[in-house]
Amino acid sequence: MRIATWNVNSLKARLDRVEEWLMIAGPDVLLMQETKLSDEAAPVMPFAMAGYELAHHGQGRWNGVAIASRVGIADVVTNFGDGPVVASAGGGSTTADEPGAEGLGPEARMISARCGGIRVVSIYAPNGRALNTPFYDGKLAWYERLSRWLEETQHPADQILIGGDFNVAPDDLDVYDPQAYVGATHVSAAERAALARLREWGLVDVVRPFHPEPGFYTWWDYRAGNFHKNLGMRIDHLYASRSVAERVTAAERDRDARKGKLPSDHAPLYVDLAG
DNA sequence: ATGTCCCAGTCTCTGGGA
Repeated sequence: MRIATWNVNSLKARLDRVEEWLMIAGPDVLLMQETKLSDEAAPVMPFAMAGYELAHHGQGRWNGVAIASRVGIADVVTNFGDGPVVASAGGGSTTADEPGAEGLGPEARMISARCGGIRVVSIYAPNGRALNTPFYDGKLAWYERLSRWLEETQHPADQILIGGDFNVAPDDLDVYDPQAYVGATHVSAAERAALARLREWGLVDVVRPFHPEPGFYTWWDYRAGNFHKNLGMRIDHLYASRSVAERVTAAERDRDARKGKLPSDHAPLYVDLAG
C-alpha cells in the first residue's frame, strides 16, 4: 500500500496536476492540504473517475484538507471533532478589532479517516508568520490540540499515520540555511518541541531513515528560482505509529511534481507499506 | 532580490497570505 501527502496549494488550480500524479504514482491514499475549497466545491467526480473516494474538510478561501482513497474511507473526523470551522476565516486572520483576536478561531486544518486498516490523518499546521505574534501562539495552541486529540482518542499501539504540511523543520538538516532562519518560525525550539511531543506519544518519522542525505526538502519558495537552486525546507512529514513504521519498505519525494507548468510550491511525499 | 503564485473582491487590477 502506498500512502502519500501533498500540499497542493489550491486543489482547484492544481486539479490537472493532481489527476496526472495519481496516474503516475498510483497512491492508494493521498492526504492533501491547502485545497482552498468549500466542501460544496470539492471535486468529488474527478476523483471518482480516477478511482478514488474523496473526504474533504474546507472553509473556502483558505486552508482546507482532504483525503483521497481507493482502499475505503470510514469513520471520518474533522477539526478534532470540535465542530464546524469559521466560514472563510483568513489564514489565521483575526484582526485586533475582531472578536477572538487573542486566539485563532477554528480553521479547516485536520481531517482523519480509516483507510485500508490504518487511521490516517491529514494536517495543515498553521504557518505562524513570526515569533511572538498571535499567529505563532495559535500555531503552538493548534499543536497542543493535535497532541490532546491523539492522547484522548487514539492509542500508540494502533495503526496510525499522520501526514501533511507540519510547517516545522524538525532539525537544522531540514533547512537550506539554518543561519538565515535564526529567530524565524518553522525552526524555533517551541515548534520543534511540539513535534517532539508527537514522537514521545509514539509516532516516528518514517521518511528520514530512508533519506538521511542533506538537501532532501519538500517545499521551495516560488520566488528567486529557489527550487532550481534547491533552497528549500523539509516541512512536510509522514509520522507513523510503530506498527505502521515497521511495514514501511520505501519513502520517496517526487521532485518532478514540483517542476513544469504551474506546480504547487510543495512536492508530494509518500511511503510504501508491506502487506 | 521587494524575485511567484494563490485567492476574493474593489474585478483586466489590488491587497493579503504563504
